[in-house]
Amino acid sequence: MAEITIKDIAKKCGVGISTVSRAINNHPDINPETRKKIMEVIEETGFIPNNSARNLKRTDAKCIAVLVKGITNPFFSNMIQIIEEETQRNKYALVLRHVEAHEDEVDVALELEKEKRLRGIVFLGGRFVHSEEKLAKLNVPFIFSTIGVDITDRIGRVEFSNIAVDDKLESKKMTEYLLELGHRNVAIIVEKPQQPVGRLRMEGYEEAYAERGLVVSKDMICYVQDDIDSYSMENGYLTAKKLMESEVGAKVTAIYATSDSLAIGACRAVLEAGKKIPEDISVAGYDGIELGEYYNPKLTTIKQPVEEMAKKTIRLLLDVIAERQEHQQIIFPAELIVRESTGQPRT
Amino acid sequence: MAEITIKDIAKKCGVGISTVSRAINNHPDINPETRKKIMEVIEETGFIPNNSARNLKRTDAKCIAVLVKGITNPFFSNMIQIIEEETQRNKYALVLRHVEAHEDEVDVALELEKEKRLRGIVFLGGRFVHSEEKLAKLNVPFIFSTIGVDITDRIGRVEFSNIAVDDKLESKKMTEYLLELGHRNVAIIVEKPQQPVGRLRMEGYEEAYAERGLVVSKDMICYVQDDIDSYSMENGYLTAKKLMESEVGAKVTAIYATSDSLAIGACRAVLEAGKKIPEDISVAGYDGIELGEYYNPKLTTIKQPVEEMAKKTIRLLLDVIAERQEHQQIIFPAELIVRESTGQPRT
DNA sequence: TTGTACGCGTTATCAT
DNA sequence: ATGATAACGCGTACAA
Repeated sequence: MAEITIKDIAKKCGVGISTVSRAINNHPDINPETRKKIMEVIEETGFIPNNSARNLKRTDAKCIAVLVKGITNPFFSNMIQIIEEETQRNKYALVLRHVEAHEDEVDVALELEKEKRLRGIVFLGGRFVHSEEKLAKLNVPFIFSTIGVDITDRIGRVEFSNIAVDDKLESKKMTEYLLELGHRNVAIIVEKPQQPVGRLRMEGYEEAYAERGLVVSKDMICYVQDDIDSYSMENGYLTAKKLMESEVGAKVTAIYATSDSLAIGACRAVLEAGKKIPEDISVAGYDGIELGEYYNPKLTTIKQPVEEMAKKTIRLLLDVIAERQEHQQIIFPAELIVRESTGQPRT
Repeated sequence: MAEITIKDIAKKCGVGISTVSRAINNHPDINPETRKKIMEVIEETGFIPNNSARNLKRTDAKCIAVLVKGITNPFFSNMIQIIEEETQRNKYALVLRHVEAHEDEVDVALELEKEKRLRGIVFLGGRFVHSEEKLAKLNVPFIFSTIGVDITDRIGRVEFSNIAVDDKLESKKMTEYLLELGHRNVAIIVEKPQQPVGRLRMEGYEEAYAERGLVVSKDMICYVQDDIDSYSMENGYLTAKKLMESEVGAKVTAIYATSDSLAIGACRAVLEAGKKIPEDISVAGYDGIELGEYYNPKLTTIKQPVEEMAKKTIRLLLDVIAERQEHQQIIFPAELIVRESTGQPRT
């Protein structure tokens, strides 16, 4: 199976190799006629340049990579779409890679950086638990985007950028809303505190209680299973089901699930227990995914401004690449969206 | 910004280049001590082999590609996961690529085949409207998986494999179920008939009507908008909303949406119109995504056996690559799952 | 067991 | 404007 190469094209056209290369890459100094003829031959031959060889030689490829951890998270679909548009508008090529749960995203980035001659990297999702040492090995600018991050930890850092919402603050906002509706037993469905995102959202919840002089009952803290996807509907269902079946289940008047997917799973468990939403139990989520608008009842949630965040991510990255800007830590405000799934507790 | 290469490692270790190469690739004939020492240096140096250079040379890379069209389709998340596991179990490397809506998946495949020295390709999603001519350019085995395909067209073909459910048959099954419940005005939400998948599901619907001597009213056929994602919740919502607001809206007692996402969007429109599901209007979907189990009400649907299909896809592909089997056209049976969103019409 | 030298397909440099 | 040729980083005969 003889691969057809640029040489074959050159021979067929009776020109030199470099002329063919020029034709392919839209180089300026080439006779339009020669170019046209070469392109015709390429067309009919079905020749396709080998990208590996190109990457090996190329120095100026305007290319950035987006590494996504958690393909199942619908939250990212939207962001990726916008990132693609924005990248294209800026005439950059984009390579999109999904990172498996067991893979280390920085390792993948390191590999990709060499393979594709990247100019910049965006990390979407992931856990943000990388050593400075390892991150230092990346020698192109990179940005962590939409990852829960304790901002106070990172102030003043300039090695990379960070775009996120203040998980703790927003989580507190949601809890305050529920408390002000009159709920006192708000169960929270959350990741184990080892995970930064889960921990931050939990802290916001606790702070809201504390500031009102209320105390969080240990019973109200429901950790998701860590043997399956932490933010899946299934996990929300299983966790809420356990809660509903427990003794404290009867006391609960509201459930705050720390992601919309979890919330939807939780709703199923609540309904199965014969309770109404929000009359018997209020359910709130976090993220603001599209599904929340369509679910029945419509989900009360914290909506992250994904469009703006995605746009800002790319713009900032390209600016840093072009040395038009320094790295930054940017916090976007999220919005509490009250819909149908929450209400006052029964009196 | 000097890239560190295999040469540097060789120099640092005082050995030849090929020795380093042998160490990296776990070659048998190399002194374990030399190997160990080299690996240590690699470790501390942070050297990472350049994949482009490797791909250029390698001939035996056991690697297959999966091209996915329609990243937003949650239907694929599940399949991809299983494909990853199954591929890994067989010691193959996997490259996963998302194909943009405007890209031609076969073109992408052609490019990737050269770049990565692929041994086989899986197409997930996409529209199956490729010329034989173009497909012939691919010179490794490939499989179209879970794409609506008119099987009668393809019997006897041996150039590639095909794994799918019989869209027409399954769609007919769903329609029959609704008709037998007593519904006579079943609205269908479907893609324009130019799209194979939409056309087939539509044909099944029509056939079910015809076989019972019933006639499909033109009013009952609701085409989705083609300026936004055909299978999105939003499109289901907008299309159903138009239906509910039209004159015929009052006659409809059931809506059959040709995907679960569309169905969920449709539910929202029905609820907004002040109707109950399924008491006033039944709503059915197609695909069997996880969300359907969690939605409220739980969605009646046609469930495709994604796990089995994904497994079979990889096994067949690897068998064909190893010349253990010929290409095949395999049709999997889907299952009608009756849940809460459908019931008898009001009398 | 180890090292040398060549080639993979392309682009960049330098002549012409 | 065009062509020859040297890289790019790695794998692998082949020789040692």
